[in-house]
Amino acid sequence: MDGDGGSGAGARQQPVRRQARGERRIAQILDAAAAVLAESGYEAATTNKIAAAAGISPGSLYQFFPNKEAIAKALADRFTAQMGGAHRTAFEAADPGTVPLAELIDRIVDPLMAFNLANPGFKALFARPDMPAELSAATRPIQEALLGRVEGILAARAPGLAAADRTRGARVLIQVFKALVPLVAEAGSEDERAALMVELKRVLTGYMTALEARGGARRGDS
Amino acid sequence: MDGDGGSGAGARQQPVRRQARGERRIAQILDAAAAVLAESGYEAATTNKIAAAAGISPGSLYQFFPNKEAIAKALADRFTAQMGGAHRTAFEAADPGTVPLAELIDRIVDPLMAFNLANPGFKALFARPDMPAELSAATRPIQEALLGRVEGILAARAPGLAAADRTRGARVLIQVFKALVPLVAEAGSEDERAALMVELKRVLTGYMTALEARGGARRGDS
DNA sequence: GCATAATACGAGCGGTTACTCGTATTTGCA
DNA sequence: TGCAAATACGAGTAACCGCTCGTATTATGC
Repeated sequence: MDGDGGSGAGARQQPVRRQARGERRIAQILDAAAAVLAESGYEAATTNKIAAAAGISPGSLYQFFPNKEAIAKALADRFTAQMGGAHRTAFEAADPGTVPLAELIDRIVDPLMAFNLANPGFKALFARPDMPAELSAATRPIQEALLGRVEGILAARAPGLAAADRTRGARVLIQVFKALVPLVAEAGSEDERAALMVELKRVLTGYMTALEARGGARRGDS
Repeated sequence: MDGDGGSGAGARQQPVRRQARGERRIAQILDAAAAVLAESGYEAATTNKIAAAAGISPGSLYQFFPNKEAIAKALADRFTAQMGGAHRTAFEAADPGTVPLAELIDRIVDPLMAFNLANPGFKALFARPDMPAELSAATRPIQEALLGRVEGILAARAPGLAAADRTRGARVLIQVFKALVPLVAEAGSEDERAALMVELKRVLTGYMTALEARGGARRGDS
């Protein structure tokens, strides 16, 4: 049965004519969801907690979202849009083929890490391996966009690399970055944080150098 | 109130004289818990699911464990014991100060990765940042043992490194390894898995080389 | 063989969760 | 001003969670 059957809850299906008040509420709810998610994780972020954090009743929350998953998906979409901007400025800042490696890494890692630190709810949503199917579908676009951009850089800097090697290398680079985000985020001091950023860049630089050495020539073999 | 008050449930407090049957049951439960944890994660691994997987009733499960956390702790302890053996053979196979870097990494990474692949429940228990306090206390010993061993290697191979730099470097190395475990585990084919192992070792080698270059001399400065 | 303790069972308890529903209030539009 | 739609409320509901308890069965010690 596909009739939604609810009396108060619409939130989707036929497009309810949203008022300005409603748009503001949605933004409030998403802000609250990000905050609750950041400090509780996905499972412990109850819908009632999110509603309370947004300063509304549970019923009001469900005027705008049909279920918890839809809230997460909407938040993921909002993150994706913001992150999309950050990606563009990060990856298009310089020609990846000619700029020195250290500078390239600075220009990409710094804004990406800044975004991750500024949005603590982000990794609760994108870095968890155990979320509902629909949810991980919502996070896939941004994952693949990132993968594509890193592959693009590898194509420019290690043109001799086979496509499979390029994809694998990009995956490894992304995974390394993601692994060090929590370390940087939980750093005890600003000094420690800066030192960890240096180490992160050292890891990426080392691996990128290895990839360039393999893929700089035309043969892509070990 | 500290009297346990239960009628059927003892499981701790005065040491119930365990029968051989009980020991077998405990092993069964731990096996079942590892399996359920591996494919569901900690939150979704319900005690009833674990009991069903072990082929017993929920009540029987609580004859041996006072609560869910105790099951996870016991499983963590069992993993710790097994992993302790793997650690010893991995880290004491060769003198870390003299053996070539590539061989050292092979000798450590291979058995560690094999253990992670052979025990899928392991990372569900040890790699999650969002578990009860008592639980993460149970996982801490093995985390710190690993950290200590890696620090020991760094002390041998990069003696010029300051203590803080050594700890930070060891943390980074461990985090990189842990980040690539899921990639290797979910590899589509044996070839892909082997290729990813090569990349993992490349990352570790590259970073280790950088650390050795910094810490090889007696000054530990950038 | 028999008393005692350990093991086994499973319906069910209190608590929490995502979500609903009847109803009251506010807004946009004529 | 009046009215339909959108927004708001919050106690309530079904489902599921970890866990219990009364009771039945099986092993151990003497």
